[in-house]
Amino acid sequence: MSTDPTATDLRSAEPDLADAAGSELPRTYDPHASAERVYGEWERTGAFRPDPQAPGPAYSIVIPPPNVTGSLHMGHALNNTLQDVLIRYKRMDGFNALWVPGMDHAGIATQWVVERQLRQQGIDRRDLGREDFVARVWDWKAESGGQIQLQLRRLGVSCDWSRERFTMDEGLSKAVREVFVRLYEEGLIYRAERLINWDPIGMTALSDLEVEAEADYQTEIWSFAYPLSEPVPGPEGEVTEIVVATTRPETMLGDTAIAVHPDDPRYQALIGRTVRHPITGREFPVVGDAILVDPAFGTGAVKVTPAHDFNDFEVGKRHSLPMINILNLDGTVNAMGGPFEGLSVAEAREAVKARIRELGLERGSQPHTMALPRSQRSGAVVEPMLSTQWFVHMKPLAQPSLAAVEHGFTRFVPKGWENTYYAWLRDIKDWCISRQLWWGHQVPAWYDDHGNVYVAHSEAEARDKHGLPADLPLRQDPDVLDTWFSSALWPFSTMGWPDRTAELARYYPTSVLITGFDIIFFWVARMMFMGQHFMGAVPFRDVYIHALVRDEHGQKMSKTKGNVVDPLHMIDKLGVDAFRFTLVAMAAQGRDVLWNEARADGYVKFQNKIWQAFRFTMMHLEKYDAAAPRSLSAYDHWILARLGEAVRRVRTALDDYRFNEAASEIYQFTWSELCDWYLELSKGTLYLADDSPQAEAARQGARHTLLTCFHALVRLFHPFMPFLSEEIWRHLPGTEGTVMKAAFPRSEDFPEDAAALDEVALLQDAIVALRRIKADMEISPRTELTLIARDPSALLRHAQALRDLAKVTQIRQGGREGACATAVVRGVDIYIPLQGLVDVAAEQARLDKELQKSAKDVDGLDKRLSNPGFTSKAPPEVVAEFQEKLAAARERQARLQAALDALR
RNA sequence: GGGCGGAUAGCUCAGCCGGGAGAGCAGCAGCCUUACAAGCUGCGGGUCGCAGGUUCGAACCCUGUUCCGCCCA
Repeated sequence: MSTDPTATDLRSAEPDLADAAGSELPRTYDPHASAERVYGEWERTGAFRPDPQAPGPAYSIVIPPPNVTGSLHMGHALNNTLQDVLIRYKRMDGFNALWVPGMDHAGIATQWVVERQLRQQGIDRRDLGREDFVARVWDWKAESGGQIQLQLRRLGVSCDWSRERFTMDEGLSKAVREVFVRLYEEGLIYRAERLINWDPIGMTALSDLEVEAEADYQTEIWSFAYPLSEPVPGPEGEVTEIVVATTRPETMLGDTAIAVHPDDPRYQALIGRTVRHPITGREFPVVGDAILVDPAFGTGAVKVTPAHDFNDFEVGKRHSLPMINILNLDGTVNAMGGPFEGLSVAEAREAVKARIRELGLERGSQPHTMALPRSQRSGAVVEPMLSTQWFVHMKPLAQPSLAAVEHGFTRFVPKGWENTYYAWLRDIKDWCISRQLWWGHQVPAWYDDHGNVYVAHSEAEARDKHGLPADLPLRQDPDVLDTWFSSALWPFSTMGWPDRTAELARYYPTSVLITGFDIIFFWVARMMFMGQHFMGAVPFRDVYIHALVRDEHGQKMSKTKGNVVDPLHMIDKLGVDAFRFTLVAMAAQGRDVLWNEARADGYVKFQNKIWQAFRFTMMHLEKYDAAAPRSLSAYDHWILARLGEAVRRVRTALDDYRFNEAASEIYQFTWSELCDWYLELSKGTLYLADDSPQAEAARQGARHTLLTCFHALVRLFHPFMPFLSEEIWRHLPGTEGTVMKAAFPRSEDFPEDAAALDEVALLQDAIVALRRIKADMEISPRTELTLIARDPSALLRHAQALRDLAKVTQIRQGGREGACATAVVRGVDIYIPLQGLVDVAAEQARLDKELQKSAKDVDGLDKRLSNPGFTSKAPPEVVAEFQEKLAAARERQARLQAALDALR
């Protein structure tokens, strides 16, 4: 890194970086200055870019490509922070780590954005023509698309920007054509007329997944009568009509049957008879259909519109009914609608109702609540429409993808999400992949004037393959492919497929996919079957599904609710390190993240806490000499052992994708152990005015420990707080380069030390007990205490600490002397003479309270142990554990009682 | 209609293989102590939604149930 000229320039421009170690540290950490400076340097020096040839096991992630029209929201922030935590962890831990960034081209959304812009200039895309329009889209992308890639940088993500991909890039487009051609040749892509979801505003077909139900849509069920062509005698006299009900009256223009249940006595006699359409005059049959009709619902008779309803379409197939399409592509009624031609669906609905009313055939209306299908993109009410489109034949592709998860080749975390994945794949329907848009991958199929279709990578190849003369006019299919079709290839198309690249060999399959549950169908499942089909291997070993980020009341963030939290605003406000740490700390498995700014404030304080502890450390490191003799105290051994334990827990948590536990461990260790205890304990050594070689060695020992702790700690939290850690790393003596490339700490580097843990635990208990006595008895914290114990040897070893942390100025061997406060610590009585401090009654009251707690303790344990079921059936080690606890509790109780008695 | 998840301190949430209920924030009381008042010290606070069951022992496992959220139809 130091050989990079850019880096050198940067250093000379920023003297703060160059001679940081010796210089005065700012009193507070400025996250913004650090982030801007450091990120640019990382990126310029290629710190994010792995070398496929370099050693180390591969670890790879592909980013869930955000939409080119998108901007960073909280979901992205969480998603990318988690990926960055993992990739930084693995990179530091010796893996050859690749994180591929990029975007998808978002066919409909992008086309819309550009069309809207053009319309503002009074331009219609059709006037422009396809080629010019697509050129305009590229212009738009170059100018204002992909804002999110800049925003992601502010989040500090360490993806390899040199490998950034876009689904419309030449390489990825080549992959799309290759996949299309091969699937077509294998019979897995076909073109057919089917009932599809049509977006009349976007004027395009949609896949099932792009249709969303608008819940609780208030409408009516409107009833009307179809007159029978001829009256039919029935059980209750002559039948002249059949009453049907619908929420879409206009569709009656395309009705081609009435369906009744074949076993329904009311209608049995009518099956096979015909009704006359009151508007068009067409006659069509009454059919018996047990699948469609529920005789208990409504009138028990159902109008059938095969060309405009998915259920009716099936009925039409079962009964060979004609399919009458009554709509134009823009959602207006076509010539089949007779007098209503040209009306919109809404207008036609009212016109049909009015006409039926005039004819005296209206039979009432009931309010009704339903789910209204809308286009995810345009918001248009989706119309089922008969249309010729391209489809992927899904069953054969889905099967291996189901098996792969069932057999554990790919693992969902949390496991429960595999059910969602299974449910979709088991009930899979063919995938409509053609879209009537201009922005996207144009279908690689060509037609001659006779309607013959030739699928190939290019027109030239199509002619070549099929021996077509050069002068035969060919026309390419005007449609483009679903954006998700190209996204489905992402894990291998981004690595250069169909070419056999070094990247594919090295990094495919990827290690983990991190994404939200909302695109398990759209994306995860589709990547699975494409990966398996074309690479012969699943695209990722693990799929970590994280939660949705909601507001603090659990509401989904939405612009209309006005509860959107802008991550960039949060980064400005909190600093990126604290922001990221908050997201990670809240990312518990299987739970939504409820954004809570109060909690975020807590992590801003944590950021500051680390900085202050670091300043303390640096202050003392000025006199650190690595070559000087040093001796380590019990405190040093203790904190190093605790550090090893923290490292072990952070690693385990990250390996299991328990991000919040990793964050919590770092927080607890840093604040509650390092800052609250070790730093305070070390002061006794560091500030001691004693020139003896022993005291100096002890000071060097403490300085060494401080350095060791920070050296490890800063690497430990780097994946979570990259900028703060880098800032510290660059000031810390004995470090070089970037913390990004330093080794992630290993717990083996920090030996366990049971004796030190015990020793310090006793001291901590004593200090806490003494502080509590003071607080409870309203003795000023400044008041100096004398401490008496029968065997004070252990406490005498910590005289300095007791002085510093509990204002104990004298420690004596002896027994209770007059009125004493008593603390029972680990079976040891500690007496504090009270003369001149407080009245005896206060200590009596205090002891009484302690005694009550202790008695309750003993009772609970005694009850458990006197249960013969427990002692005979519980594991012996559990019984022994409780016996020890009971013995300790009894001793404590006795000693407290004795102390109380002594005051009386 | 089918499926999934949640309900734990005033608030937001952890809680692993069943073994004496935790954190942060908020609250109360006391401290400007030589890294940090963005701090330090101490304290209070819970019928783990409800009802059953299994077990020596249940926040955790099973059954039922209520409320909330989501997905699919």
